[in-house]
Amino acid sequence: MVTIADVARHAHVSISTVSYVLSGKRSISAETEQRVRASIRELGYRPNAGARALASSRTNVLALVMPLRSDMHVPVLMQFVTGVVTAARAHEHDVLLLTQDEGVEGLRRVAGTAMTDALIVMDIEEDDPRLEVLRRLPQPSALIGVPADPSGLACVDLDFETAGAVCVDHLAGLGHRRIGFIGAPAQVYERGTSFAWHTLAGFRGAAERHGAAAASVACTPDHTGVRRALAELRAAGPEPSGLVVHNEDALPALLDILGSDGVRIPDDLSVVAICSDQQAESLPVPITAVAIPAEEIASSAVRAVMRGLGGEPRPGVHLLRPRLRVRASSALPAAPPPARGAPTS
Amino acid sequence: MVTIADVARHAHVSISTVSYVLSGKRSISAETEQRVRASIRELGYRPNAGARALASSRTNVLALVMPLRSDMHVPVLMQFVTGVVTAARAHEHDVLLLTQDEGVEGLRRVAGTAMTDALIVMDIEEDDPRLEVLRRLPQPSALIGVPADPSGLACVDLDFETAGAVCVDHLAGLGHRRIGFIGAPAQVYERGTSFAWHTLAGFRGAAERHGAAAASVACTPDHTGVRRALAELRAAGPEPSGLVVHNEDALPALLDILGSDGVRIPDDLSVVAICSDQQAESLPVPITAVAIPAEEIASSAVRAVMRGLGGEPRPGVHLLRPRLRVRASSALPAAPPPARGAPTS
DNA sequence: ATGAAAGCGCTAACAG
DNA sequence: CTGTTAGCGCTTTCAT
Repeated sequence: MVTIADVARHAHVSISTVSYVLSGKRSISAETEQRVRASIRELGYRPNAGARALASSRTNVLALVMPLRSDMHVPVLMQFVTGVVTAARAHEHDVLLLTQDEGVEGLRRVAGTAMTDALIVMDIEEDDPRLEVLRRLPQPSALIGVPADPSGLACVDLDFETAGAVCVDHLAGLGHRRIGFIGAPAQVYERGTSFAWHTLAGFRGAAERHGAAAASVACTPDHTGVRRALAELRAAGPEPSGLVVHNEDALPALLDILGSDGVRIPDDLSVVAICSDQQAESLPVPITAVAIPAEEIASSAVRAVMRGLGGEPRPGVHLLRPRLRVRASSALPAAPPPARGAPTS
Repeated sequence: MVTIADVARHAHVSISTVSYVLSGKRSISAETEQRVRASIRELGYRPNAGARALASSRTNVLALVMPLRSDMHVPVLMQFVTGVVTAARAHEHDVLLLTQDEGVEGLRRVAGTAMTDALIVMDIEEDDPRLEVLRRLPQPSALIGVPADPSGLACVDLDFETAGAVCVDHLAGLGHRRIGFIGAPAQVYERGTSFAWHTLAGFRGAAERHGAAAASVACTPDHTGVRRALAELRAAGPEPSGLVVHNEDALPALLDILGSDGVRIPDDLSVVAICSDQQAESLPVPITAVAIPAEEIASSAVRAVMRGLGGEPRPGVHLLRPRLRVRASSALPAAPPPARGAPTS
């Protein structure tokens, strides 16, 4: 194994000079630097990570805690993970992957053994037991998701509340007055998953603002679940002319069922979703949707912890603005309600 | 920060005693051990990972190289990743996650800086440039997937060749004599992805053995791609009565299209797939399928590198036996061919 | 602009 | 059964 001492000897300089060439923390004469770099290349030297970590208290590793069974669509989860890895690499960091099931102890372990410089935690629940641990850790951290009390923590997420509202705004703007919401499976809400509740809140608030009749149901992604959800929606009030779907996995079954029931999209029913662009565009009818900007969220979270490592912790909630992309699944309602008090044309 | 010296002082023993209590590498009197453990707990001591790595040349970390854009179904990829993390944790190891795009240099980096004790590489291509690097690395490694020349490497995978054959066997056993194969997108084959070719080879071999007419087509997972694939299949020969699908992502569109074309499954067409159980069971018709045992493969790969760390490198190819699960999508062909030379009943 | 040397916290001989 | 100590390879003062 080639050590820094080998390089120093080979380049006829001291060990510290080699170290400083690598870190750039003090000026080196051009000539010396050339010689050192040549030796490094020639010998194929790579600094030992453990020794570095021990001497500098910096590992250049950040930990990412990933859910085992996700409340979100798995491909989107994957995008978060690869997004974090890619962003971390751009900051000269590697990523240590932990799973949710290690819980609080997992955080304590990697932080306490100094395996990591910082932590990023996904799939945050409203009242997550890990929050208190993160607040007390010496390492900076960032959450992907926003808990009930984000004080003292850096959080990044899509603004799901606005996302829910934007979907309603779009439908209401087209003239829809009866709007249904098809959400995640019931357990997701029971668990207090933050983004699910925020979306629902945004949906309800916007529906109220627009004076639209709104009903919402939970939904499992299989055919049976979707049928049940649609039935519940009908039972809850007047037949909706527009649907907001916050359940990416249920979309294929939903379109399948509507199709075989003879419901045409968007002629008979408009559908707006919160889902990946990929999903929105691979379905039989391209779906008007707010996408989840996973890469952006991931890189923003990495930036947050990097700032923390740089000494400017700046906790706070950073919400990304939702962007609705209009596709073929939304249009004017079949029988637009008479314009009340509108100027006659 | 609490160090081993603090613990030693607190327990009135030497540093080495604390170290040995933790490692169990020499016998300690029960009384001393109790005292040391009590001090560890009381002080909340956690050994510093960097110091450990430096002194012992063991990081207790293994690197996992994950594809960025996978040839496989993303949820299955995810299962591999979580499977590796879970198995690694069971062996007291953490997982450093790298992405494919770091290529050969990524392997050299984590291995050369001694960040990791071992490596697991996914999504291996027939002639992967990383293989030569892995063979030369001092750290043990395991591949998930089997390249053209696996010599000197530990490889784990489902036996895709047999999987392809098993699907044909099942259909042929039911009496099907015209069998189509719907595969992955064309680029997957062009790229030389090993499991795709192996499956196809198994399919072809078995069809030949059974004397069945067989045609195969590549397929993208969208509706257009599936329609095109079906058309190609028809153009290639007689209308198949059975289909083997090795493209999990295309299954929903396939069933959708067949459904709207009035093709009933399994009455008019039997469908057998190689896909996750989850997918097989969430479609409108439960699909007879060979599942990819991702967790098993992952834990087998972890076991392989752990053996390597234990000094018994044992390279070689370990193929898991495919298991076909019969569901509703396969049945006797509509018009069974007359039994030639079979005893009349 | 460069060098010498004191640690960083731990493991594992070596010595009883 | 336990203690002493020499490194592991690097970063970072402190000197010059």
